[in-house]
Amino acid sequence: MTKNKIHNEISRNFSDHNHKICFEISMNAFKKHCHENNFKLTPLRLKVFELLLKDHRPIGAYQILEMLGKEGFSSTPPIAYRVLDFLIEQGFAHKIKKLNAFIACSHPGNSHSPTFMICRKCEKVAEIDEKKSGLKLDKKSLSEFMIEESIIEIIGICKKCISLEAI
Amino acid sequence: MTKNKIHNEISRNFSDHNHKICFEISMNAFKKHCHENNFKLTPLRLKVFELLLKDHRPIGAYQILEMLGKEGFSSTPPIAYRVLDFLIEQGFAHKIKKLNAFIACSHPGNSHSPTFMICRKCEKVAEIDEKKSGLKLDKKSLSEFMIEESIIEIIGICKKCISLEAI
DNA sequence: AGAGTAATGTTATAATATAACATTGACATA
DNA sequence: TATGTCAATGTTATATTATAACATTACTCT
Repeated sequence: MTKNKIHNEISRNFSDHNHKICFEISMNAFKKHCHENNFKLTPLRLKVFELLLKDHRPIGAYQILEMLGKEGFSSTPPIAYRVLDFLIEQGFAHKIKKLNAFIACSHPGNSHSPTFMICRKCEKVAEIDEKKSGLKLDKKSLSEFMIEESIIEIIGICKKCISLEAI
Repeated sequence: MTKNKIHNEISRNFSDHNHKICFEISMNAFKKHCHENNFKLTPLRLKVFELLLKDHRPIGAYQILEMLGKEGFSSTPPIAYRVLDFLIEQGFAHKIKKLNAFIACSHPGNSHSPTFMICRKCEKVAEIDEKKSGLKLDKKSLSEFMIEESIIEIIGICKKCISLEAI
């Protein structure tokens, strides 16, 4: 247990924290996954994932393209969308439908139906672990519909923004 | 209690049922709401709401525009988007983010955070009542984020499509 | 070296949505 | 009955998000 113990996704993602640790855990998991599954760890893929990992804020595809352009990559739409699709398929990114924007996955490896908490002030997003969140549904509904996938996005204000508002 | 008693949203929306009743309950509620709040019950608004009420399937804005065109209305994008925005604001329609499409509200009047069940086979959608569905979240998460709005969309297969598959 | 293939690049276009301004028509009231 | 107001609709243009289809590159395997 370290000084920087992460208590949960909300207190971590929405607050100041040692983000270097977040970044490296995810980046290393991604590199490992690519090696183990014979996907190429290309500069483009690394750059896009790096952009997504920057600060717990979702980014639009065209924002990504702009940044790719500045870094010397090609910046036509398919370039971004293909890498994003790849990252999503491999479980390292998600699309936030509410925002038409993309974010790095906080729990790579876990197969899951994520729940996102979106702060409309600071625009950061926390992905809540399956164990702590999910769908509540009555038995009858559950018996009448076979669930395959779920989209859960909660919009509101995070703790930090509430406390800043109070000042 | 009538022969056509509606047991719940799933058995109703995803099955054969007396849809005339669904339609009229919603349409009457809409008319009442407009009268009571001094919104004009215009042909355009009535037509768009009628299209949304047709069969528990969401419709895209451009599909609506096409149908409006055929009915002699103007059919440029703002025509549809404005009426859709109006219906959503007034609580008579929702946007299904997963599909970029719009659907009539099944529980008009109730202020609510709806849960949608989307059948990927028949493409119908059921809006589940708040009492029977919602978000499950641990106490700590709830204490650290002020929820204002939620988007819950469940994708899967409805009972009817499952039974048809079995044949 | 050459064939096969994953990844990236390129061109064009589709699909979804909004901004800004113009016109219409109902109705309140002077 | 003329006129001002305002909600609703119409119009034009454009922004934003996403995909289809095909070309090229560069790595791997034989």
